[in-house]
Amino acid sequence: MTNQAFEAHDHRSCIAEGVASAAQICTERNLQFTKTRQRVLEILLSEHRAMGAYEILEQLRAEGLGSQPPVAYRALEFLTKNGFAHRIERLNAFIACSHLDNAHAPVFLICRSCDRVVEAEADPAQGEIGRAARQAGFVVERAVREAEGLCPACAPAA
Amino acid sequence: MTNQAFEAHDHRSCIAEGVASAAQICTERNLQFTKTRQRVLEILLSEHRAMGAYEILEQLRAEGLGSQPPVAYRALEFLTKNGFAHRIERLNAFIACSHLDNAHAPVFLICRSCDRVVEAEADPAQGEIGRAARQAGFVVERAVREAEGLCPACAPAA
DNA sequence: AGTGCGTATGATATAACGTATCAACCCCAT
DNA sequence: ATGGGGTTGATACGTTATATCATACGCACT
Ligand SMILES: [Zn+2]
Ligand SMILES: [Zn+2]
Ligand SMILES: [Zn+2]
Ligand SMILES: [Zn+2]
Repeated sequence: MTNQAFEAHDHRSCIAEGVASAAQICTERNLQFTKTRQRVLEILLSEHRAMGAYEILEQLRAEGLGSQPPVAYRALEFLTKNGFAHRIERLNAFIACSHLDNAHAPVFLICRSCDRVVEAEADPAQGEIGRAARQAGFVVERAVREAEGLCPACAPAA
Repeated sequence: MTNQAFEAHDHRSCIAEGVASAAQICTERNLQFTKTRQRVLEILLSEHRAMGAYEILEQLRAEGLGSQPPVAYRALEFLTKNGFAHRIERLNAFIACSHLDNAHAPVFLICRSCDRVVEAEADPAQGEIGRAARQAGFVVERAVREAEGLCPACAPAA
């Protein structure tokens, strides 16, 4: 999957499946999948890239779903807290989760040329952060792992 | 070193040595270690924690070294570009490098309780990001690796 | 029905972070 | 000396994020 992730793909199913999964999970966990929250997830899924909060807010505003920053930030907080979306620290932006099914610790690959972002998974206990934390006696609660560079499509051009 | 990094330590030498190393490196590389740049590095070294650009700017302003955001951002850009300081994406903040001697790919451990930040080192080719990138055919130019959690001093209290 | 509680929204303002731009200045090398 | 590169000063602006207070709604308990 990861090695296909930068490739084009049929995208309608992304949105439909993503929203359906999220809705089901919300039901299971007694979370309120409100209109705004769902719409923000749909926007993230349909753009299929990292989006800034104000970019999302613009769409919401155009649809009459809210016009003030907290509207977007509240929805995004809900989505990220519950694993439906992730925050990309490097970009101050948000992206829909592409592994909604399972609990996971994402790694992001960010192409600086085409701006596409791919989400991979990796055990945080393994790898550099886990090792450094164990050495320091540090308890990791959240790991940010983001690589910036060139995707397979953009690397040859450079 | 890493396992001592959260511990108290004599701190005057941190500042003196850090500035001296940076000055020497600048000489070697024909970089201009101007007053503002040096002072910002000193501030970062003396606070020994991640600081926001505006927090640094406040100090500069108090000392008559500049009062507008670009002053701080320029100095920080110089320091980060040349490896004397690092940007912590998770905090939108900056910290003096604690491994000035060698080229390195830092990993940061950020305590959410006491706000201390420790810099460890690790080969980026190893570990999760490198693996994910190779699988995806992605060329990594910069890797952000930041763990948020509790340091050894704060973990027991929690 | 009435009360209290928790969650979600609405709305305004402000904080925090970061950049664009342009003119002035300084150093120093051709 | 002069011209170009890097540095600085200064103003303005753009972007991202949060604080705060008020309101609405569903739900449980009495
Ligand atoms: Zn898709
Ligand atoms: Zn690309
Ligand atoms: Zn120190
Ligand atoms: Zn701590």
